[in-house]
Amino acid sequence: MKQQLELEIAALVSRLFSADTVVELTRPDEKFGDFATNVALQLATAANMNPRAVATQLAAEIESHPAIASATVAGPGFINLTLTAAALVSMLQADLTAVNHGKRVLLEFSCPNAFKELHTGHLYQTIAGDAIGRILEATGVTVFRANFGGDVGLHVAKCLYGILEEIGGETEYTKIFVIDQAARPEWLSSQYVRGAAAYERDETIKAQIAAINSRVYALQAEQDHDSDLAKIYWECRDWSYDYFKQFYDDISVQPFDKYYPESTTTEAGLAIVRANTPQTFQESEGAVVFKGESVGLHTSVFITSKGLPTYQTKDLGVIMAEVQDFPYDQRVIMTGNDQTEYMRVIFAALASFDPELAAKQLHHPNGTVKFSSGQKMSSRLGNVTRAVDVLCVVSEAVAANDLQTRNDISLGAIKYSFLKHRIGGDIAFDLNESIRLEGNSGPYLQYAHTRAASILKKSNEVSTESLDAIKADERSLTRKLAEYNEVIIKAAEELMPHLICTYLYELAQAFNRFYENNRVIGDDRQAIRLTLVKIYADTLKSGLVLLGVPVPEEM
RNA sequence: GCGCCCGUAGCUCAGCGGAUUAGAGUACUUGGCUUCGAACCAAGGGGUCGUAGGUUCGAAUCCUGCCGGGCGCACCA
Repeated sequence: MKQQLELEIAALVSRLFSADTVVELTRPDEKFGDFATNVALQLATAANMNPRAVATQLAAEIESHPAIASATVAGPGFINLTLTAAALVSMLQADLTAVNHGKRVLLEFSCPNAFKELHTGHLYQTIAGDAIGRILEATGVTVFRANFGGDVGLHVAKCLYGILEEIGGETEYTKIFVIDQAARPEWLSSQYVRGAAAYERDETIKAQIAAINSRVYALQAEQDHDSDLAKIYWECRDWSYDYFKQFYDDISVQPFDKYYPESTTTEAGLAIVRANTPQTFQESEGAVVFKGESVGLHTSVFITSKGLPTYQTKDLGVIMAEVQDFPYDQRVIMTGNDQTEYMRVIFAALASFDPELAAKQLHHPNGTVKFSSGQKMSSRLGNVTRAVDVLCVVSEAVAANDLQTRNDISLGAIKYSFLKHRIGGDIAFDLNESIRLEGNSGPYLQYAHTRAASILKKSNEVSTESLDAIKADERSLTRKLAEYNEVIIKAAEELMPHLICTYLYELAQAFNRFYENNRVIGDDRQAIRLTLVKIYADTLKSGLVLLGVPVPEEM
């Protein structure tokens, strides 16, 4: 409806003023109407005419449109449009899967490193990525969820060093098998912290850890599962992946289609770097680097002087692996915004030998999760707020009779509190205060849904009669409901779940206001109102589902 | 030093391909449950949109300088 009107008004402008313009309808304050446009102002400026006169002439023509109840001129020359009830109601039903039908998007996010614990940053990005995936799917996109994480590299060597120190050497490897399953993630994390601290403290240890790093690459290359170090490595690696999968299940995100451990991407990465040396990459001080200065970036090491691939090379490797597994139209890679320039380097390098593939890459950076004090969390210093801690604290704060509801509410609170912020900026997070159950929160929306569901439970008498007879408060609610499709499409285009949060909150407020002043059951207009309540409950529910927020029937 | 991002109400944030009177939540003050679920609703105070200029009929939104904060810049991921 919106798009159709925009085109028709553009055609009208073309006919009346022989000018080509792109007409954009905005959603003005309700008292002005359902849509507004400032074409008259643009037009008048360009043609040096009186804007109000242009607007008046246009409005008169627009008013004869069958979907338009009134078109009025306001202020300097805005045209405010009010739709007929029938037109408004016609916007309520639509299948959005045609919007991006056939489009294939690879979405890479979450990406935790093996041998380390999940922290709040992972929790945030996983929730955001999950929501984006669901939103894209709602508009017809085929989404492939990829999880790329480090199972080789210096962080692994640091952790292994910590383990060896803890158990007393490689020969003592059997000691790790007695560690209780539930304690494994935390145990690994503490060994990492120990190793990382030792690395910073002592040059000798630094060299030892570097040696372990090389050995891990070697045992990967040789598929060594028998040496003592290999036994420790593979066992702990499995612990990590089990832990990740369990965690994703616990927070109810869609499962990943494929995990790409870094070890499986190094070969392809090295091959592609070598194949494009010296055209794209050059040798420098024993290392293989990409000189980004020519495109305004910095030089970046892809293969170290010791012959080991850096994250850059592994990243090229994963790009190659992914596009082979899932030929895509676009790859969306989510990372922290501190990697923005780094991703530019990767894309610039890729563009120099595969511009077509490079053009399909889209970096979607997110901000850092910070405490209210503004202090950044660093897993390197062991000063983590672990993801599980967040879940626990919120769950404890939720008073609910049964466990399932309590879980739904705390997950809803956490997810919504993250998602309502625009992706890109930092997220302020306070375990005690940031997650609220009132106001603009997940539980508010869940509660709003249960109220509507409760009405519907009392009467199934949903009318099939036309909604065209809506009036006053009913129209207000309908108007808000009619915005849903536009919001989902925009959120999918921009990869911005917060647009849906804002909308759903406004929708719930609109309903709560309606509900406060308008009797549904027992009223003369029961049939028509029940129909609205049904549409409202369905709309709210589908929106929450897109965010990954649970929708309990009762709470 | 170079580059990128960010400064909107006490706090946390929307709005930022210009446009009708800058919005929410929270906190504070007040009113509303014998009536479909009060985790709700209504009302009030609170902002020279960091700052100084520029473009424009019109700027929180676009451009420039400055101030303040964050991040990145060769063998880490």
